[in-house]
Amino acid sequence: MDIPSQYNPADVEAKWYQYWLDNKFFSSKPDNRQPYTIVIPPPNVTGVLHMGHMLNNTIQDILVRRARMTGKNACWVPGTDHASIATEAKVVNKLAQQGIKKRDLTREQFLEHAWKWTDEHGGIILKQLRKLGASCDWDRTAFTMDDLRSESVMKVFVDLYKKGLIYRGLRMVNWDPKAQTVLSTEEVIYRDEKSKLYYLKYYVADAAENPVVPTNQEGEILHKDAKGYYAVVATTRPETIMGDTAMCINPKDPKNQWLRGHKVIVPLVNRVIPVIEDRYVDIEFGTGCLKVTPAHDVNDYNLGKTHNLEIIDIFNPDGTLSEAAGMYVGQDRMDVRKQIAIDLQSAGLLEKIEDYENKVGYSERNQDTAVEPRLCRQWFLSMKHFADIALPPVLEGKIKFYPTKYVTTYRNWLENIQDWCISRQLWWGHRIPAYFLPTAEGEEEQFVVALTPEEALAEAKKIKGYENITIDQLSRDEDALDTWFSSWLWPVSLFDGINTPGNDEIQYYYPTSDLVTGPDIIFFWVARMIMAGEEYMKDVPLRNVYFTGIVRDKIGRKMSKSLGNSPDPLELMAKFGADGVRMGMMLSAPAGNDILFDEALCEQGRNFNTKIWNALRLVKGWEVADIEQPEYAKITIDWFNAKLSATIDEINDDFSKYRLSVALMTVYKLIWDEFSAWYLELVKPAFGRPIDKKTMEQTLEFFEKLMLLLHPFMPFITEEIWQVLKERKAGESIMVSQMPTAEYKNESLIADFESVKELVANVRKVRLERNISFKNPLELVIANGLHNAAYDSIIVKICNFSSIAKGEKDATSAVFMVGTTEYAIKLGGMVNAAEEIAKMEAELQHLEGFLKSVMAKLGNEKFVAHAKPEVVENERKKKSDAESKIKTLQESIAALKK
RNA sequence: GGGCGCUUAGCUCAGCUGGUUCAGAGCAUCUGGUUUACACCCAGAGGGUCGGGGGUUCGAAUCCCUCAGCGCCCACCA
Repeated sequence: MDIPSQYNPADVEAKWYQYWLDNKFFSSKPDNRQPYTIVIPPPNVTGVLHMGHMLNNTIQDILVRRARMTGKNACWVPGTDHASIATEAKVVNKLAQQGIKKRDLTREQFLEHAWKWTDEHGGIILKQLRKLGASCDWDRTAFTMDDLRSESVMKVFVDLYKKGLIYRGLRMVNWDPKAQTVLSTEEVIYRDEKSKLYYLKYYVADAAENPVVPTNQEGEILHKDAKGYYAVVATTRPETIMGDTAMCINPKDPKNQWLRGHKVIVPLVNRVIPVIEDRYVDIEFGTGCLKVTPAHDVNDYNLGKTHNLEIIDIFNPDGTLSEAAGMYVGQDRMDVRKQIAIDLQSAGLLEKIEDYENKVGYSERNQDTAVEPRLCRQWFLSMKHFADIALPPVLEGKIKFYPTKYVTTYRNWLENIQDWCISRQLWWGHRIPAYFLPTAEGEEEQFVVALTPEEALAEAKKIKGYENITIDQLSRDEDALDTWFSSWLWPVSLFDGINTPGNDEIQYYYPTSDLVTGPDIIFFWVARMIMAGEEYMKDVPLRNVYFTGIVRDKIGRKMSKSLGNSPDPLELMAKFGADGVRMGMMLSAPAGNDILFDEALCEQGRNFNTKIWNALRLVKGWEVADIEQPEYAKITIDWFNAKLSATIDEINDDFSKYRLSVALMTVYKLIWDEFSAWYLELVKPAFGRPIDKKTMEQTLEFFEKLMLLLHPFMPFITEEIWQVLKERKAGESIMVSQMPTAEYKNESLIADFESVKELVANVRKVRLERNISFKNPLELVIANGLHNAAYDSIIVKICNFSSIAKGEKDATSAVFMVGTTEYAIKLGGMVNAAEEIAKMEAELQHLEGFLKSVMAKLGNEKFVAHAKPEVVENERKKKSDAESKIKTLQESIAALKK
């Protein structure tokens, strides 16, 4: 068989992926096997593959492939998320480029554009995942807005409404002026920002009636100028003064007592507002005077409620000033902030401006527009009930988090949970199934919630006064639901567990096994899936959550388009092969830690491919003959068998703890060091000579097992090699083969072999130091101590010894010790006695120091009394070994000095 | 302000419930090597007072306290 000298990933990877698809190896149907299920964290439907996806999906594929090879019915369900805000924003942008404004379109027209966009760009990311080797069951590909998922969402909304868990309420919510929709508290991210603190003068309106004059300790009158008495308010948002309806002081604040019961004048606006008192105000902050703008700040809103203040909403939905502001109408709030500072200054109403650092909220999806608190009527999901059902499974370990530290994060969130604002003023998404009834101006709104207009009508007729309502009098809510209100059902809805509860698929595949995702969506998604799972399946949606880190560049910066430090995954795969990139991702990806991605790691992955490929070329190049199996081969095979089993145990252990990068490193070392550097070198026939049949067969078997172990990490090259190692039938594949198990335990053999390796390394060192070519045979002398002759055949082969025999070392020998055995290699005139003595004396000195510390330990009565017996015993052995080594060394030194 | 986590070789990280011959790996580095699978390679070597200080213990990288630095999450101080 002809094997190309160069491994070409591009051809091989495309070929085998198609083969797997053709043979439907990714497909899963319920059967008698144990199920293993992963649902993909659905990427944005119009998204493009980035390094985060590469990491996340590589891990999922490793887990799925391994499950498949350990006898489980593995099912990895792919799909995409409609990502309402993100996708709608993309469509709006695209339309804007064509000169079309969203507001000029009807809902239907807009949705037509959105679907067109989705059809054009949708699913690209799933295609890209195939390049990576992802073994998803593509026939199951779902979309959060496809028919089954949409129906599930509607049913859940109606159900939760009926259960009284969804309600409509007027609340202070987070408003994104750019997307012009509300956001949930989780969607707002706060950033430290360098801003200004403006100190504004609020003149007292009724100073004449004021008997209390503000003075300092020296009796000087304060807060007074030509225009009268004034209070100073520190604010970061001077543009909101048009919405001020009170000034607030702390009743216990001595320095502001003089303001009690007075009225002050809002600067520029000239509206008179009362001074109210509330302990909420921090006496230490600023001047202790707070301007209260109930429409535009959560705290102010609460103050407003307590003190019955008027609410003046001065902003339009797009963040410009509204008519209600009375000034700066139509200008953007950020421009107004700059302008009003100038205007206040020139009116003498600005005392000073200080630099200040505060937190400003931004939309998670749109990080250049600050979120505005806004009072609106929205739909909410009340969360207390869900927190109650979602907390126990995680605390009790029914669901395990890797790493475990996220359990605390999860708990803290659930214990302080707020109601979830689920409505969005968007069109791209699941339209809320609520229908408003006609009401007179000023009357409280009336609505019904139902799956269909007909059902809604039936419901509406039950309401007093609406007995004769007709269907066209009902107007459906224009709002859509938060994207996460569909993704939280994902593990259930993918198997249609909402629409057809108890169906075969949901019974078989639910709960899913592992979830692989980033910690950034623990609240958005993970927690809420647990809630929905418990609510609708009365069981957890998943057993294990593997939190990946963030992929950063090699100097630790987040990857971003603007930094240009994010490599294109497709280019990487073209350069290093998908297997190489997968390995590159995994080499530095312990769970939960951020990974510092470096192309050099992909290079290492590619090099590993080449290494394996060359091993294949070597083995397949051997000519097999009917000759006797050499002794060295028998021993080597026995050893590798033991080593292989021991390593399989290690790998299994690593997987059970989700230490995937450690497992990969273990396989890597097994293949590169143990198999290539030791096993193959040892069984390799002399140049031009054939190999015996038994050894060849055994070698191919080992090779195959190694490929099986590696397959989850590097699916393509392992398939290619697996197919070449032996004759395979059509339709056979490594990916549906069984993982090898640990069958042969022999720890002493492995330990013996380590001593052999040590001996060999010593010999190689002797050759290197003296510049003696491997071709020159050497004599090995056992000068002192025990030598296990069982391994002589392999030692002779790999060291090129002409003899191994007990004997005396002399002044012409290079001497070294392995354990307590002393070996010598006769070198004739090649030895510098002085150097040898110096080396041995250094060793001797070190040993004596070591012995001293052991003796001190053993001489300590408390140690002997308290330490475990085996520990003490061990120290005694250390002592005797050291003593014996010292004796040997001393003799050697004496002999050399003669 | 509260909580969590991290700090071990040049880099990235292992090191489980404290105890095998002076703390390990991969990469990088250095030395030597190429007719005989592989320079995307082989052989060998060097490199750490386990962030600082204190304590518990016969014994601590490992447990406790404290300080410093870094990171993340949460929180309505304008």
